[in-house]
Amino acid sequence: MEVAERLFIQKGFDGTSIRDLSKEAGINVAMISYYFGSKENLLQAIVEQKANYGLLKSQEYNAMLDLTPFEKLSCIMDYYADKILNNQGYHQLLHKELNNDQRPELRGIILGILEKNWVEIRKAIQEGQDRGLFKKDIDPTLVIMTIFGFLNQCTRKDLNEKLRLENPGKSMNEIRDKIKNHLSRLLKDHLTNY
Amino acid sequence: MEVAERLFIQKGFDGTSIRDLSKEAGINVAMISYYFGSKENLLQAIVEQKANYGLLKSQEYNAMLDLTPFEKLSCIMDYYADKILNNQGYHQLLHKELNNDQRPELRGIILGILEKNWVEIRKAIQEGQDRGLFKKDIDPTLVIMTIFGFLNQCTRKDLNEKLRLENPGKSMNEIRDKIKNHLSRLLKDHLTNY
Amino acid sequence: MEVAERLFIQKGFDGTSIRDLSKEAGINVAMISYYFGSKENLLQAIVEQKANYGLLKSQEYNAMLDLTPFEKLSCIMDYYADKILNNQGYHQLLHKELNNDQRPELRGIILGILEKNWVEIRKAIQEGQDRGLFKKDIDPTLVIMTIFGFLNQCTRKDLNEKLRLENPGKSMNEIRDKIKNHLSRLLKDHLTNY
Amino acid sequence: MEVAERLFIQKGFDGTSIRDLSKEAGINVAMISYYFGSKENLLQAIVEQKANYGLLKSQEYNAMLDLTPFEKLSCIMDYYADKILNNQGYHQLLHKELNNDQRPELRGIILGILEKNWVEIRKAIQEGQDRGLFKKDIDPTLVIMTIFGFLNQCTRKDLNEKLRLENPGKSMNEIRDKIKNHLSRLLKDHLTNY
DNA sequence: CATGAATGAGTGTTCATTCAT
DNA sequence: TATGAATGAACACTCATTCAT
Repeated sequence: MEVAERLFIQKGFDGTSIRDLSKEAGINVAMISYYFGSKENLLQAIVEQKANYGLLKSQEYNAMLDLTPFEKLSCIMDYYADKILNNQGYHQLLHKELNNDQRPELRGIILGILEKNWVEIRKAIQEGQDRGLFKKDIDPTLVIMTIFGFLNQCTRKDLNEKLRLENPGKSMNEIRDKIKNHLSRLLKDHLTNY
Repeated sequence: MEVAERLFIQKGFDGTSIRDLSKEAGINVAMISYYFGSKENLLQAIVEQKANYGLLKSQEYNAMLDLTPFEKLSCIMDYYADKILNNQGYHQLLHKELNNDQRPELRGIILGILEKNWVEIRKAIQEGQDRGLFKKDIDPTLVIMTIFGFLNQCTRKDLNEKLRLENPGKSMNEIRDKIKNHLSRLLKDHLTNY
Repeated sequence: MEVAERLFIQKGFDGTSIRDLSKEAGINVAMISYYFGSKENLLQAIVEQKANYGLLKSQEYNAMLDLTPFEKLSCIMDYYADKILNNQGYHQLLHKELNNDQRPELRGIILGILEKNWVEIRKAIQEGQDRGLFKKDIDPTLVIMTIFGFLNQCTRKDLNEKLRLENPGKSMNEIRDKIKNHLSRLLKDHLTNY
Repeated sequence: MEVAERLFIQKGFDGTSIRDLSKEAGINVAMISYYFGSKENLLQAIVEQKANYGLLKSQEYNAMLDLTPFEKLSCIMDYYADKILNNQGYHQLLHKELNNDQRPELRGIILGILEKNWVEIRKAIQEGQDRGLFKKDIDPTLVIMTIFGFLNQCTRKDLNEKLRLENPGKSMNEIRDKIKNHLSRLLKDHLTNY
C-alpha cells in the first residue's frame, strides 16, 4: 500500500499498472487482486486506512477548552499543518481523485474525510466571532478555503523545493515552523480586531 | 481539444481513451494520432494553447504605474482570479499533471506557465515592501502560495457548490466578487501597516 | 467463424481461448473483440448465422401438398436428416450450449431454433392422425423426440466411425441413405395402420 | 463430487472453477487438488464412480433366460430408461465430454462405459433375429442408436418441461411409464413380424 | 488431515498507433 | 485530408496448483 500510494501520486491511478506496483513492491501481480479484490479497491483501502488521520482526538480538543478562540484556531491549524505535511503524498492523492468522475464512491469517501477537517476549524472561527473576538463580517468558508488552499500548496513538490532553496541553511522543521507561523499570523491579521 | 480538456479533467489523462475522445467529439479515432502525432501531444497542445492565458499584457501593466502597490497587487489578483475562475477545468488540468512524473517535458512547460504568474505578483509585493508600505518581515513566496492556493480551492467543483449553497440568491458573479474581496481584504490585513 | 465453430466443438466454448482461435485462424487476438465485441458474441453470431438452416422454404413445403401424410413426413425427415448430417458440428454446438446455464440469452435463441424444426414435423404427424392414416394413440412429441434423438446420435463422431466400420465399402452417401431409410421405415412401422 | 457433477453440467467443466466448487461445497480450494490431484482427475473420478451404473448385474440378466427376446429387450430398455432418467445430469455430463478432444483419456473411459450398455441390447436384438422373431434386415446398430438417442433427448431439461406441460396432472412416474411404453411399442412395431 | 497464502501462466479485453486507401 | 481496418502490446483479473504449516 505504501508503494501504491507513492506510484499513484507519481504516475496517477490509471497510469500505474498492477505490474508496476508488483514489480516495485516485489510481489506477484496476482497478489493485488488476491488481497484487495481489485486495483480500485486497493486505492480505496489506501484512502480509508488513513481516513481519520486528521481528526482531532477528543481529549486533545478538550484540553483546549481554556484557550482563547485564536489560540484554539492556531492549535488546530498547527495540528492539521503537521498532519498534512507529514502525509503530503496521501493528501495529494485525495485531491487527485477529488475531481475524478470515474470513481464516484471513492469521491464520496474523500469528500467525507475532507469535510471532517473543516468542522473543527469552522467551530473555532465561529466561536471567535460569537464572542466578538473575530470580525463578524468574515465568511468562515472562505477562511477555511484559504487555510487548506495554502496547506495544499505546501504539498507541491516544486514548491517544497523552492522553499528549501529560498531558505538556505534552514532545516525542514524550521521551514515547517515558518509555514505554521505564516498561517497563524495571516489569520490573526485577518480575523482579529487588532 | 475542448472535448479532450473536459474528458481529461473528468476521467484523467490515462483514464481517457482516444476512443472516448473520438466518440465524444464525433471524429475518427485515427484523427488524434493524425493531427497531434500522439495522445500525449494532444495534452501538450491543450496546455500550450492557453499557455499565456494568465500573463498580463504589457499595456495593462503599464497602466498600473500610477497605482499604489496594494492597488496594483489587488488589480493583478483580480485579474488572475478572473482568469482562473474562467478556466477552472484548464487550471485543474495543469495541477493534475504538475505532480506526474510520467511526462516530465509537459511538467516543465506547466511549471513555466505557473511561474510566469508568480513573477508579477512577487514584483508588486516587493515594491510595496521596498517602499515601506508593506511589512518587511513577510515572505512573498508564502503570500503568493496563499493566493494561488486559495484560488485553486475555488476551482474545486464541490466547493463551488458549497459556496453556491451558502450564498443563496447570489449570482455567480456576486460570488466571484466575494472571492475577490476576500482575497483583497485578506492581503490588506496581512501586508499593510494599518 | 468456421474455425471457431470447429474449436468450440472440439474443446468447448470455455476450453477454447481466443488465442487458440486467433492462432488457428491466422488472425490477431484483438480481431475477435474488434469484430464481434466479445468471445460470447462470436458464439452467438455463429449460432445465429445458421439459425434458419433447417427451416423448410415455403415453396418446398407447398410442393408437398399432393403427397400423403407419410410421404410428407418422410420428405421432411429426409430434409432435416440432410441438414443435420451436413452440419454435424453446428448441431453438436447447439446441444452443447442447450443445457448451459451460463449464457441464458443464447440458450433462448437455440431453443427457438430447435423449436422451429419441431413444428413442421408435428404438423405432418397430426395431419396423418387427423386423416386416420396414422394411429391416433401415439404422442407426436415422443415421436419427434425419437427422430431428433436418433439424428443427434448420428452426429456423434464415434458412431459415425462405427457405422463406417460396420458398413465396409459403403460410401458416406450410402450410409446416409441407410440412415434415412431406417428413420422412414421406423416411423412407417410405428405410425401407420399397416 | 455431487456438487461438481451439478456444476459441471450447469456451467461446463471449463466454465466451472475450483473456487466455484469449493464455495458451493463449503470446502477449501486446496482440497480438490489435495484429494483428486487435479480438477481433471475430479471429473474422471465422478465419471468412474458411476461407471458401472448401467451394467446389468449378472443375476438380473440370468433371471431373464426364460423371457422371449422382445420381453428381454423390453426389460433391458426399461432398466436403462430408469438408470438414465435417474441420472440425467450424469448422463449429460458423459455426452458433453464425449466429443471433447481435450481429455482423450476420459473420452476413452466414457466410450467404454457407453459401449457396455450397447452390448446387452445388441445381444437381445440379435437373439431375436437369430430365432426368426425379429426382422432380419434391420441393422441393430441403428436400432440401438434410436433407443439411446431417444433416451438422451429425455434428459434435456427443456423437453422434460415440455412433457410435463403436455401431460398435465400426470406424475413424473406416469410420464416415465409413458416414455418406457413408447420405446417398447416403437421397437415392437419396428422389430417384430406382427 | 486440512488450509490460507502465494504464484506463474493464462484469461478476455482494450489500448494507442499504423497504414493502405 | 480523412478513415476503417488491423495489430502488437499492455491491461486488470482469474486460473489451477503448490507448499509451509
